[in-house]
Amino acid sequence: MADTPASSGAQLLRIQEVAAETGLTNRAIRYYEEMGLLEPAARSEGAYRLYDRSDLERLRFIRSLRDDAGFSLAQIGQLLEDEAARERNREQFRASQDPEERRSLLADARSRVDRQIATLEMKARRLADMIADARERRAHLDRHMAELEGGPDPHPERTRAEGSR
Amino acid sequence: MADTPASSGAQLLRIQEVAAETGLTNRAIRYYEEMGLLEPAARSEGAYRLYDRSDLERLRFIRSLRDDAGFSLAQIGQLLEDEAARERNREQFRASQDPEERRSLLADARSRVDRQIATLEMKARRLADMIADARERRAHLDRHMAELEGGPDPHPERTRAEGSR
DNA sequence: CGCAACATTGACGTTCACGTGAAGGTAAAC
DNA sequence: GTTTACCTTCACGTGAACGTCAATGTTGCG
Repeated sequence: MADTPASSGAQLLRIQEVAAETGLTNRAIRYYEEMGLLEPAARSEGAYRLYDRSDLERLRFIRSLRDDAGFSLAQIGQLLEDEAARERNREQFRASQDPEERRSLLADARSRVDRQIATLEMKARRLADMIADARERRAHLDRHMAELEGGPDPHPERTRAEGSR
Repeated sequence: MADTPASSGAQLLRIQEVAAETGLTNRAIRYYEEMGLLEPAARSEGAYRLYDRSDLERLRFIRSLRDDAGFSLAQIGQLLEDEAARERNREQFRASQDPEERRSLLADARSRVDRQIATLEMKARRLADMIADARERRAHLDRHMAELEGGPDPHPERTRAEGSR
C-alpha cells in the first residue's frame, strides 16, 4: 500500500479519491478543469491536484447536471460561474471587510442560484408534461382493453369500415 | 415551387415536412431509422419515405426523450419497442380477430408504457432533488445576507479564528 | 534510499449523434 | 418533356466528452 493522504488540516483530497467520491473518472475531472468548470483548491509541491469540500460539492453538482438534468458541459458552464470568476470572488470576499461589498457578492451568488433554479424548474415542467402524455397513452390503452372485455361498442367514432379496396 | 404532397387518403408526409413538423432535421430522422427507432409507414413508388400520424407522434416522443429527458438514442431504443416488433404487432393486431390475442397485445403495450412512466418518474424525482438542493443553497445565501444586514452574530459556529499562522 | 502506488502532461483514439457534400433518381408543374 | 425542387443512398467530416497509452515525476512507507 502507498499513500493515504491522511491528515491535513483542511482535508484536501487527491484526484482519485475525488473520483471515487463523486462517481466521476479521473479523466473526466481533468477534462472539466480543461473546460474551465473548476480548478482544484490547491496543488501539492509536485503539482498534484488537491481538492477541498467545496470542489467536491461543485463536482457532484456538475455530475447531476450532466446525468440527471442532461445538460451539456457548455450549458453547465453557463449555469455555474466560470472558474476565473469563482476564484476572484472567493478571494475578494475573504479580503473584503466592507459589508457593502460582501453583500453585493452574496447578491450576485444568489441571482446565479436563482437562474439555476429557474432552469431546472423549466426542465422539470417539460418532464412532467411528458409523464402526463405517457399517462394518457396508458389510459387510452386501458379504455381499449375495457372495450374488449365488456361489450365491443365503446365510443362510436367511425362505425363505417374503411374497407373500400 | 414544386411539390405539395397534397391530398392522399391517409395523409402521408414526406421527410422534410415531418422535419418541419417535429423540429428535427431530415438527417436526424434518417439516422433514427438507421438506429432502428422507426420506419416510415410507407415508401412511394420511387422510394420516397412517407410518414403517417403515428410516425409523427413517435418522432415527437423521441425528440422529447432526447431533449427534455436527456436520454441517449440507445436508451430511447430500450424504452420504445424496436421497429421490427412494432411492425409485427401492428400487423398482428389488425389481422387478429381473436379478442384474446388482441387483449394480450394491448397488455404488452400497456406494460411498455408503464415502464416508460416509471423511468420518466425516476428522472423527475432526481430533478426534484436537485431543485431542492438548489433552494437550500439559496436559503443559505439568504441567511448570510440577513446576517450582514442585522447584527453580525448569526450562528456561533467557531468563534475562534483559525489564524495561528 | 528505494520501491510501489499514486500523480503529471501530452497526444492520439473512440463513440455518439448527427452535418455536409456528391452523384444520381423522382414528382409534379408548366 | 423539361424544369425545379425534392428525394435517394453512400461516404466522409465534425464536435462533444471522454478513454487510453506513453513518458515522466512525486509521495510516503519500510
